[in-house]
Amino acid sequence: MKAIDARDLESVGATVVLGNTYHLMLRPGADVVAALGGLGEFAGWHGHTLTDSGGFQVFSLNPKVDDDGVTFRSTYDGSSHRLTPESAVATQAAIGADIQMVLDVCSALPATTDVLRLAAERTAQWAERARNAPRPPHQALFGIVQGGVDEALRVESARRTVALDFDGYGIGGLSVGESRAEMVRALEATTPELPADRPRYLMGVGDPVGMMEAIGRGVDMFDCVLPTRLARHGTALTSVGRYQVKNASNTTSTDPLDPACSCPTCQRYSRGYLRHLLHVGEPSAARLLTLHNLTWILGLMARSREAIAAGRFAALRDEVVDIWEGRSVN
RNA sequence: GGGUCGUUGCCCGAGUGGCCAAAGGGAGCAGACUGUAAAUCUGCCGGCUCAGCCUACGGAGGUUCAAAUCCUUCACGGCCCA
Repeated sequence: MKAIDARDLESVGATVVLGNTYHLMLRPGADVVAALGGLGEFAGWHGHTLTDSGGFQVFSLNPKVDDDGVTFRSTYDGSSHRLTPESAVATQAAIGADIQMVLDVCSALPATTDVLRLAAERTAQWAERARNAPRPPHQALFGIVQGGVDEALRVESARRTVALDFDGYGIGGLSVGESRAEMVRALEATTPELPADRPRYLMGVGDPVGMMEAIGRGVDMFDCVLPTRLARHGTALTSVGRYQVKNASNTTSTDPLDPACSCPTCQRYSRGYLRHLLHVGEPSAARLLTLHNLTWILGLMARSREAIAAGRFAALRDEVVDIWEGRSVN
């Protein structure tokens, strides 16, 4: 987590933290993380942990993919590295998170059916290999559904993944260039195929509307850089929408980021002060905004759980969508 | 007092006769960001009745078809000499 530490995460009520296999295997190295007690101990984090497999880097770093695995060029020093379904499990075993993700093939959208089919096919074959790879018994392993925005492919990918009986299911390959309507259709083809008694995890989605649409279709968990990246770049998420704290209109504002928020940042600092910190490039600005945005997004999840339990999730979803859809407070 | 170099848009700073409303930074203004190569990136940035015009490169005057660029002079600043 950039700009904040484990204690900060506890203070905002986080329960799970994601680590990245690709980055940790390069720096400091999976063996080093293992020597330091595994991901949680390594980072001073007492909550749950999850490691992504490197599948997203297949999408974002464009490495060479073949039937057996992927070959990356290190973004740190240019050296060549190989990841296969089996080595991804072994590396994640060393890193030691509570939840492992299988290595998958995530393609950018829009993509041709051939590209999506190949990605889904490799993902399915790799899932079986990962499932059969030796793994510490205390670590859970999640499969990942691919298929892009092709509904038939999504159904097929979901069924093949479920047939392998994973501890949970990632829904990958979304929020990678498609419209929200396309994402929702792909979700609607996917979630009914996934067992309701296992976590259903929409990977990479973190915008409020996308999350609400996904929750309404059965998704249980998310991970996303958006709330923290927006925070570092000066955008606040609030009960009335998002806005840029850096804007001149906040120069002399004594209001908190969000009057409805009880986070440590809103309890103590004005928009005018936070804007100043952003303008002069103080690292504390990134931390304070990050604490706020995380509080807000985790609060949205808490409200969703309560609404579901009370049978009024649809109303909450409509309310959030109405506030956020296509507009900003600015 | 003498000599010399300098004075450019909000700031710093290129530019030595036409392709200059003037490179490049910075500041300012606005925007993007979705399983983190992002404390990153993008756009705007003299004015207007905006395919054109006006105002601008310390001030004033001059040379030239044409000046931020050449000449004269004044002001201010740096350095050297006295």
